[in-house]
Amino acid sequence: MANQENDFKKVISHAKEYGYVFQSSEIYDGLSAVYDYAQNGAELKKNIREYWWKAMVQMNDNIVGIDAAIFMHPTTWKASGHVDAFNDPLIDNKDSKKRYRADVLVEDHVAKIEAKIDKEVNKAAKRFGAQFDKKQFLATNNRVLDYQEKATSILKRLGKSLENEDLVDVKNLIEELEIACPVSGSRNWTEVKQFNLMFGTKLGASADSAMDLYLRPETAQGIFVNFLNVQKTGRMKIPFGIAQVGKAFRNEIVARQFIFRQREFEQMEMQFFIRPGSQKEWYEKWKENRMKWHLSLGMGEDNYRFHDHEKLAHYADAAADIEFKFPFGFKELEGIHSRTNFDLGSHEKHSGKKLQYFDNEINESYVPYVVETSIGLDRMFLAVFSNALTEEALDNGTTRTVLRLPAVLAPTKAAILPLIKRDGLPELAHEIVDDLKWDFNVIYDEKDAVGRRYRRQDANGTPFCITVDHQSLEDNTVTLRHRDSMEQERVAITEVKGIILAEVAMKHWLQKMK
RNA sequence: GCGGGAGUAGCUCAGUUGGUAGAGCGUCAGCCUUCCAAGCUGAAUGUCGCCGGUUCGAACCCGGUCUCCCGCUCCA
Repeated sequence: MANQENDFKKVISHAKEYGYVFQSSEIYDGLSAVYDYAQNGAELKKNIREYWWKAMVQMNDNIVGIDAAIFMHPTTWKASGHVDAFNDPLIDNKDSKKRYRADVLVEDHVAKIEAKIDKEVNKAAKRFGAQFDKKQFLATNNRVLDYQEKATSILKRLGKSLENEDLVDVKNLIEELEIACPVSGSRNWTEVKQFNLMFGTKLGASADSAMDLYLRPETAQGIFVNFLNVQKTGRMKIPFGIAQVGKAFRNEIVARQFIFRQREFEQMEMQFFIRPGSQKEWYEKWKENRMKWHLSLGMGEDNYRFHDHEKLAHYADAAADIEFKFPFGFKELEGIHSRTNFDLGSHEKHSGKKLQYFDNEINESYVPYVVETSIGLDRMFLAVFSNALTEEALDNGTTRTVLRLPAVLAPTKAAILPLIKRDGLPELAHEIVDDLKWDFNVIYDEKDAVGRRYRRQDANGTPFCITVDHQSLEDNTVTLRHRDSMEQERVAITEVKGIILAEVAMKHWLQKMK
């Protein structure tokens, strides 16, 4: 564990030192759980985004991409369930320092009462044997009726208090029921506090005419509300998908682990619309497809695993995560959810507009079912970056720090280095730079011994170094050095572009998905 | 939010009983002209996280605050 912690610290400081990730507003002591992508980080992130977009949109003729606004009509979040689900009343036990959802505490208490009813039923069933009529027993037994009334009245009161946001009454309820903390056993509670995971803001300049808005807590709803628009204007036929990359915002109580959980983050997701009943099949297909995408980057099969959800969110009938082995353990990187017709159905209800599709093949209109793939771009960034950072022991007893980024994602594809900075070598090197920069991000470096420059590029993840020496002036060849193997080859300057292209082209990497 | 640890140069970290800040690496300029870091010369860089208090004097003691890492909880 200590080792893991250490590795993670190295990842964070390397990310800063080499211009990948800075803390937001650092000169003002930073802002909690908000980060900026720096000159190299922005390139890496852009490349990941593009690699995803190509795989999902460009390569699938039945998937199109959109870019919906971050602001959405407030009713969207009622329909999506976020107004309810992202509103947690929390309470702390002062002795155990544990935090609970107040409503869950009460519900657990009710569950205990219900367990007592079951006990009575079992006892009676034993006593009466075959003649036992459960229905009648439940309806007539005084003790059972007592329990039942108690349970329903508690739940009723809880529901009412939550609806009215009467948190004082929720606290009172917990005290009246004498609910104790499962850990400390004490009833020493704090006040109930409301935590809203959605960021609120205002639309409209003057306070009295302003409208309460939320920054979207997920990007998916921008797709659902546009479902019909896209289907009609794009002449899409089911099954089809809508993809999107964009920012989402969550006011996490605890946001931590560097860029793993931020308050502002970027999602890459695709909603796939299908015929009801086919969700199992598509769910499995997308699980497999998304895993292939990850594996195509060659970051090690052992670093991925599926995690099937036991407890499902309010919108899903099946859900799995693709987990990645981060420096702090296996954690969720991507989610694949079978969202049923929950979202479209709910938007139908709240908007009063039909969100249906007429299926020619079966001559029927229906609200499509949805299978979603949703990956955190920042998490993918962290996965790629942390996995790439290695300290390599060399034969000569030294170590080198090398960022083994998949070449397709590397911010800089090649560094052009004159062996020495005179005799016309810099001039030729600049010529090569000027030629290659039409196709790739390349940089020029003439400072320090060439070996040191190689190491500098290794630490930055640059897959190729091109060295110009005196022989280059005579025969127009250069030394091409590979980052991972440190091997060198002598190639004609005219061949360089093709060699680099072969190793960094998205096409070649995406073809590994098959 | 609670508990634990931490914050000194770009990075990693020293800093004695309180006396006014250092190293290594990195960066920059120059020398050397070398195909795998650590050759030579020189230079820049710090409100010691921030605010307040104690003191003749605070990086160090006290209070507050911000931020980061770890655990509890949730998620992409």
